[in-house]
Amino acid sequence: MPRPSRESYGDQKPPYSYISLTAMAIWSSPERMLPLSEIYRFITDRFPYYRRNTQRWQNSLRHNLSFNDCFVKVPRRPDRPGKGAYWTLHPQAFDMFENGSLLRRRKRFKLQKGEKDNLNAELAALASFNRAFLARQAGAPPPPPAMPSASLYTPPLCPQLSPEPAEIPEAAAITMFPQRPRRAFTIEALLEPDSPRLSPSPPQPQVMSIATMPRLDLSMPSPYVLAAQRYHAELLQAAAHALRPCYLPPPPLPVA
DNA sequence: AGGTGTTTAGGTTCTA
DNA sequence: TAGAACCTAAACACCT
Repeated sequence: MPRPSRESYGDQKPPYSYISLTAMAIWSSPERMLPLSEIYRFITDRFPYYRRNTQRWQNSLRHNLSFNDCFVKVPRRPDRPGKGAYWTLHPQAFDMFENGSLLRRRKRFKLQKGEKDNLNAELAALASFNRAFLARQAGAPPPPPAMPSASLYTPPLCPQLSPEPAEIPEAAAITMFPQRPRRAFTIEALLEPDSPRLSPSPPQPQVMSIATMPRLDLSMPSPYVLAAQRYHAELLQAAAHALRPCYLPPPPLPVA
């Protein structure tokens, strides 16, 4: 079976929904998070069809990002300002596609009210912390209510951007999501090791292909955990320089 | 100003 | 055939 190439669909509309295309883009990135502009770029790079009528499909795509609980907006890390947030896939959304096929979902991914509220609260606390961090760096006192409580001071999830763009997999190769353990999508939960049997190894950018896409090596820590840990370490380092002698967060969590 | 994000609304296509 | 999933359009607010 010949492997479909990048231009397989030519100017024809690919059979993937916007949710699938967005999931592909996010999944193709090393950190499993992308800003909107990078999601656009992934799609237009890969599918010539989407080089036209950009306003139309980009509007639809943004609608899907906001509307579907399977996509989670993660605030930018404070030292990497820019437009828009990062978007990632909710971990529990990995199995929403039938047999891993991206062609059609088996069911809409919907968070329960409580889950959604918790997630929103944590992300809001993260955004507040980022704002406070920026304010402090700019020399202005941070607004007290914006500072997260000690219990909320957990490493944010913003990605460590790789200087090079993510290696983009062949679109047609992304037909399966790896199996992932279900876990709560809280910052704390994401910082927990994936499993006690893990033997941490350095993160490798995932190059997806038919051969490599179906499963992740679960002996690797989750990309979310790695990103959060790296970010946490960097933030503490920055805080030691920029925030002294003012606010310093509680002792760091161990960084793998 | 332009990009990003949210929401609403109405239509089409697919599946059980 | 009904309901779910999906697509499109549009209006609006916010942010850089």
